[in-house]
Amino acid sequence: MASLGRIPEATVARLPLYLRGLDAFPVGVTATVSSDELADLAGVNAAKVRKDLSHLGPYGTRGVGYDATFLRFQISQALGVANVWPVVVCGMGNLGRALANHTGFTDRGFPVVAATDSDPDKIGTVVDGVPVHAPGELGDIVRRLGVAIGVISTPAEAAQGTADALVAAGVTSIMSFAPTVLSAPDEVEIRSVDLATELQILGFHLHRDRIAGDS
Amino acid sequence: MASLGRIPEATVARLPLYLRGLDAFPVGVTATVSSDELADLAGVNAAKVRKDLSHLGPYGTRGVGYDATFLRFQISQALGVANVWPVVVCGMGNLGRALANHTGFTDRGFPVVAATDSDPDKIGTVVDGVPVHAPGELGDIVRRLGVAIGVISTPAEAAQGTADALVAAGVTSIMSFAPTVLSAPDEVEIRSVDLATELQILGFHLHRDRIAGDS
DNA sequence: AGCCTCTTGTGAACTCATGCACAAGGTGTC
DNA sequence: GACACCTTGTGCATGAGTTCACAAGAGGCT
Repeated sequence: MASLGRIPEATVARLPLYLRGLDAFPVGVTATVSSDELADLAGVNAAKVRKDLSHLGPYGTRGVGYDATFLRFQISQALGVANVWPVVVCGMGNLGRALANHTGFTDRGFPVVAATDSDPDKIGTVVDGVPVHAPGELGDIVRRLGVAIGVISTPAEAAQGTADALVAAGVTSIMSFAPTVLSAPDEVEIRSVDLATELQILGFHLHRDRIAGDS
Repeated sequence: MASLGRIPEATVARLPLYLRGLDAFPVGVTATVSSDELADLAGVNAAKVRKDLSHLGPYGTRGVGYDATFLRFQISQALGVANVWPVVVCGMGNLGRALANHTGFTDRGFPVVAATDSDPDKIGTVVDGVPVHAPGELGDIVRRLGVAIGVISTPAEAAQGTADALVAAGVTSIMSFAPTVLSAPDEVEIRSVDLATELQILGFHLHRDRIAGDS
């Protein structure tokens, strides 16, 4: 049951939410949390919580619940939160700068150790403690700083080239904000966050509701 | 088949990708696109494209493909892209500023018409053409400017209060970047984008691969 | 000890989504 | 007009994910 490879993808996507929910319980204090409470904290339902956690192991106590501290440890273990994965931000426009400065990254084990940008005025500067390099140095940066994750916040046109450079440097995890499809070898994991797409989905529902409201 | 309420959620989430893929075809020029080509452009497989598009109607021609212009029109129609949905950005930190300045929003029918922030130094200023107001004015802003979508880019602590204010003002669509669970009435659609969570999912796979690599 | 109460862990039904495979139905050529 | 060639639209099988419902077990009370 505790085999990492066997955890369903949908469950993996929720584990961080549970971990965040457990922040409501102070460390060092013994406390139990029921699937019902955790469901509220994570914004899902209790059945899902129990099934998800059962994939990690039988860590609950029937009639009581889960030990908050122990559960936090087990989820952290499964997610590999103890590891620190250095991040490089490619493209220091408005969004890139916001990401580089985002404290939520470093706090959770994803320090932004470097950035790249094609603007000569930015290259060589240090923005919020993050040194900005030329795109051509990407391979060198990755190797030297042990970068594990690449964030693409370039314009759409430059995104594929940046992805290729990251892959060539050995990066196998990419988070992209560019509104375009990226191609990469199968072993490279790409998570694409397209803000305009998200808004269009919201727009669809607004549109549908407006139609339904007419008659 | 063309009933909007009957389009599966998974399909709705892909329609914006198809629309984006169709940008590869210039307007005014008659061109046909096959499900295979569109699949490449959108980063999915051809079977999915055909099934998705079949939910809109039989707009393709067997043996030929889809007329690019007509298809773009039909998808736009289904998504309600012709509508303009004004957006208010709540929280003008690094991320909020980046979002307010994001051209991809206005270009696609989501103009950022106003922002709010609790910092007195920011209230009353205009950032990138977007006027910044006090959070208390949110209700007034929504009514006066016809805001349809609220973007929450406040710190986690302020997120629920902001969501409540948006809902009270009649906003039924929210995109949140705050790392917390938001509660709202069922009729309010909330899309939550948690960047740290996304990174943790990437981290899980890195972690798993590292373990698998050992022995 | 026996009983009652509580909550987990899980089998099973169900819904939703994906992918295959091919008939249906167009176009173009000879 | 007949035939060969394409590509759509879809029935069906498979798989993933969700939800229900309840037995199994743990703790506490009398």
